[in-house]
Amino acid sequence: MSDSLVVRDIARKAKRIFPLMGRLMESQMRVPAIPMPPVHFHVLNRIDYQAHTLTELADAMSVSAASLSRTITVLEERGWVTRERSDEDRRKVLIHITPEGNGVLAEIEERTEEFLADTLSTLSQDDLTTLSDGLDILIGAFSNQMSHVPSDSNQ
Amino acid sequence: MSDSLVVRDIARKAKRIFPLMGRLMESQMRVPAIPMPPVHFHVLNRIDYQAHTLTELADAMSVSAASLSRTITVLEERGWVTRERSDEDRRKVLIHITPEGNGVLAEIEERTEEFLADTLSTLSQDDLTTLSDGLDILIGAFSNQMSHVPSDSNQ
DNA sequence: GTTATCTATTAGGAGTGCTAACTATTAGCA
DNA sequence: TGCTAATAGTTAGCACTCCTAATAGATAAC
Repeated sequence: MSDSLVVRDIARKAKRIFPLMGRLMESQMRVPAIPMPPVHFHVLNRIDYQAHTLTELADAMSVSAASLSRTITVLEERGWVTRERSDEDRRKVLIHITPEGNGVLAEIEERTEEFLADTLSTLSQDDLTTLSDGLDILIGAFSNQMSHVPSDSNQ
Repeated sequence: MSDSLVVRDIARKAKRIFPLMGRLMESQMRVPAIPMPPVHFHVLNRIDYQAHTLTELADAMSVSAASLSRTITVLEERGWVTRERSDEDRRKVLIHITPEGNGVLAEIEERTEEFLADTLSTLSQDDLTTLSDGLDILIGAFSNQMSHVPSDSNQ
């Protein structure tokens, strides 16, 4: 455990910064035009490229299936997702995104990206490179926990 | 704007990863023993070293003062924070952390740190260094938006 | 001194988080 | 085959956050 101290230091650093970054991102989702609870965004983001069952989504959100079921109902009422009973296993329900859901997702992503770009634009080229490398490592390390996260080509 | 494309790429990457990391962190706070809504943690974290006014906290959480006032009431009932009318400006209310609040905060931080360390321990020493550097740059870049975040010496 | 501004609180409505209880469907096994 | 689990999803009730609008008190500005 000679290097475990270093891991611990970085974990401490990450523990401080991530919740704040997450909160900062969420504040971008809660703007006047489309005031969206974080979980709505995460669900849309998750099903953007592929339908998921309710349980899969609940697991991914670290939330009970009961909670998510109601959330999906609200999302359905907004016209952003649809439910479809699976033919292979009729117990399962697949959640699909609609074109409208895709639209609001894209808007939020654009706004969030702009906010981040604004702040990042003050960094030097060297710092940007380091940050980019760091983010890649982060994505690699936590890709198990978050399964989706399209590995590169986004929209 | 020759390098603005690079900034945009990194912003896109960050936009994908941060909400997920935030969500992952939050799931660490919602474990059986002390099931704590994210905002409770963020408030305690914020006032850990210094009392803040309600408005300051609300701004930091990107939440209305009205919402936070009620949240503080709950936190007060739990015995984790106290309210104190400011003597300099009697409109203001200072929110202090209590030893009990400090205790639950420490527990959550420890648990979160362990979770992160677990995942990070699979990384190579080189990757850890790069990640560490990236996190430093991140903290530097966003330190304005999040004001607190003790620059180094944590507990 | 009046008026405007700032700080915090309360109240009502929407929505999420939980657990517990319930309905379907599928799987396992005598 | 037929009974018994196990799995997937829903509903209901409670706690709590989020919002906006309305209110009270304290300070600032004139």
